[in-house]
Amino acid sequence: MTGIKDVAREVGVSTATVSRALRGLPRVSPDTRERVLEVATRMGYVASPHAASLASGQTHAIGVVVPNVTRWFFGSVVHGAEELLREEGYDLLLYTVTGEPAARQRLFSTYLLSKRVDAVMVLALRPTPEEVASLERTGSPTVAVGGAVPGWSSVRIDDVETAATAVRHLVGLGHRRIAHLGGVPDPEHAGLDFSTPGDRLIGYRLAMEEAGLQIEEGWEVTGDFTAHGGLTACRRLLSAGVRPTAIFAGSDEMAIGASHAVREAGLRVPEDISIIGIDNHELSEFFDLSTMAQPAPELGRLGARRLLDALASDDPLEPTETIVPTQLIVRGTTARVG
Amino acid sequence: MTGIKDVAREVGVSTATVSRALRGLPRVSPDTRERVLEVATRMGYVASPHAASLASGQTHAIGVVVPNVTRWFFGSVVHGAEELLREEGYDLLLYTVTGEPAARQRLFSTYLLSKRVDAVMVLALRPTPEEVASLERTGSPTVAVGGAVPGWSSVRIDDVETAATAVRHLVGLGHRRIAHLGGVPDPEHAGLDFSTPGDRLIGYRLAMEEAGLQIEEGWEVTGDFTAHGGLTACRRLLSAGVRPTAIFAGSDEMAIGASHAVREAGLRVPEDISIIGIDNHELSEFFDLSTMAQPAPELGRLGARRLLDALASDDPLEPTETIVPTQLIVRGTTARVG
DNA sequence: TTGAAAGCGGTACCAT
DNA sequence: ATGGTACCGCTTTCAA
Repeated sequence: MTGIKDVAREVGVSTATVSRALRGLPRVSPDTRERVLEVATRMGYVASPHAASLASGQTHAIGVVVPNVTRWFFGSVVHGAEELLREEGYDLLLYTVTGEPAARQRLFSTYLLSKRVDAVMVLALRPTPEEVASLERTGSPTVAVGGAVPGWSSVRIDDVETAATAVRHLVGLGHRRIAHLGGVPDPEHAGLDFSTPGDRLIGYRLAMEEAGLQIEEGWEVTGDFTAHGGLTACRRLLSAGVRPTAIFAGSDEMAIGASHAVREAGLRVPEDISIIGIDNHELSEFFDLSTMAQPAPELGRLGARRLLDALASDDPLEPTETIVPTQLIVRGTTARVG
Repeated sequence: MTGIKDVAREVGVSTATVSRALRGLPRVSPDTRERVLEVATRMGYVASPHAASLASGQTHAIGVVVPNVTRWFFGSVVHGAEELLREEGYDLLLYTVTGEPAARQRLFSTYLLSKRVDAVMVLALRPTPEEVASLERTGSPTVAVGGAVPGWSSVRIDDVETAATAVRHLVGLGHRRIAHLGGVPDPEHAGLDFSTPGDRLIGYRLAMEEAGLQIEEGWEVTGDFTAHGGLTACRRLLSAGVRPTAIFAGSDEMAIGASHAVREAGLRVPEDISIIGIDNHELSEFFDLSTMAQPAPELGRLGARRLLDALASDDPLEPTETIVPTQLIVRGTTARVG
């Protein structure tokens, strides 16, 4: 590898000048800069990011903490974030973290806090107060995408309102027996999701109450936001109590699983049961699924932008909440009640 | 941040000893090691990865180059790789690269070649000979996952055989007019995919010939391996020439798009047209899609394992080909020809 | 505008 | 088994 010394020697200047020239800093004569650039390019010189980090204290890397990139929302957010970060010359370090306490502990204490990254983006994971505190101590900017963390900046949709809008759509179609598949609080998953499931549940209850509708026993079922979770949750829903005529699922993946369960039970969608989700998953249109669309890649970009802004600023920015609008997309899984 | 000096001072030994003790190297008395560990833990000391990289020449990071994490296969591979890498204490740097030459150029020259990562995993991207050569010069181990790169180790399925098996399944159901949606060579995407689309096409032709079947004009249609690509490709397929009774799609996402196009044309799946894909995408079972299953996360793990093995070895390993078996999964989109 | 040199925080060699 | 100490490659004062 050619190092900065090689370039300096070749041009006949000091390493300090090469460094300044290459990074576009002032106090370099146009002529010198040009020569340095030319030689550096010719020699294929690329600064060692590690050496630069060590000396400058900046890593030019962002850590993204995500439960699972295979879920549509997370993958899409990561995609959007990566796009912007790459444009800006930042690396994206991906940290998958499940609920497992040991792995999680290691992530926060060992990885995020060891000057490995300049800033941290967290998806669907509620850091504990201690984790928040220790991150704060390092001074790394943080942002939560797709949910909220007290005291942090966040980029997300209005989950309560989005959920309520979905339910109102069903109400508008004449449905009065509406169930919800989502993230009803579950001790097992404590800490592994943040505000999102709870807020969507609140939106559901809000819209139901507002319409004067009763939520029957067993109508709030926990899925895990996956298609399989939606499938089993919906089976439970159908096998007990008062059967709903419509289902509002907290994610499209759950909605897709649910529609499978409905058909499996010998019922039709939407004639017997209407279904609506949230996301506008890339495959939803092929399921003809009605949904509340959210622009996941855009959320990722906005989150990344926020972090870069914070890094560019001298003093810590106030936490901001960026709420991105959603849109009702009516397709074939919701219909006027039979 | 507490540094190694702080720990050394506190324990009353040299930084060299602290370094050895913490990394489990020999030549440290059990007693000393224990004291160092205790103090380091108490002080919350974590070695700076950048300083360590600079001194040791090892980054403990792997670069993963992928076209798009939102596609099921890529996301799943990344997930599997990340899991293994994390267990082994390696970071995963995600590089999304489209076909855009400038971005691509920058990726290879600036990022992968600047001692930023110890090894490189590439998905669905055929590096040019120059890129291969320059990577080789850095001595970084490389692996291709989900396809092949001449001279590299690879972890993948047998694409030709898998495609042929899918087609044979259709033939076994009595189909004689079988079309293919896939990656027929397209100058526009030159370089953005590697062996996979071509091999699946070969497998299709192989099985057709073996069964003595004719491939009609217009039966080999280019999709881009996405659902939308499959949709438009299938529309083209249905609107011209001899209509097939079965379609073999090179990915489940294309198959899903295709089935939409079929229904849109007023035809039924599988009564009028049978459809089979490759992947066993997480949502395929909900589409009741017949497919050839491939274990994407496992491919990611194996690829990562391969890289770690190469890093652990003293001399460059010979390129290896790890072929993982696939499995025919018959669901509801394939049926005996009408 | 430019250069010299002191770090940044570890690792690894060579003594002891 | 342990310590001293040159690096690793770049950034950043401070002087010139």
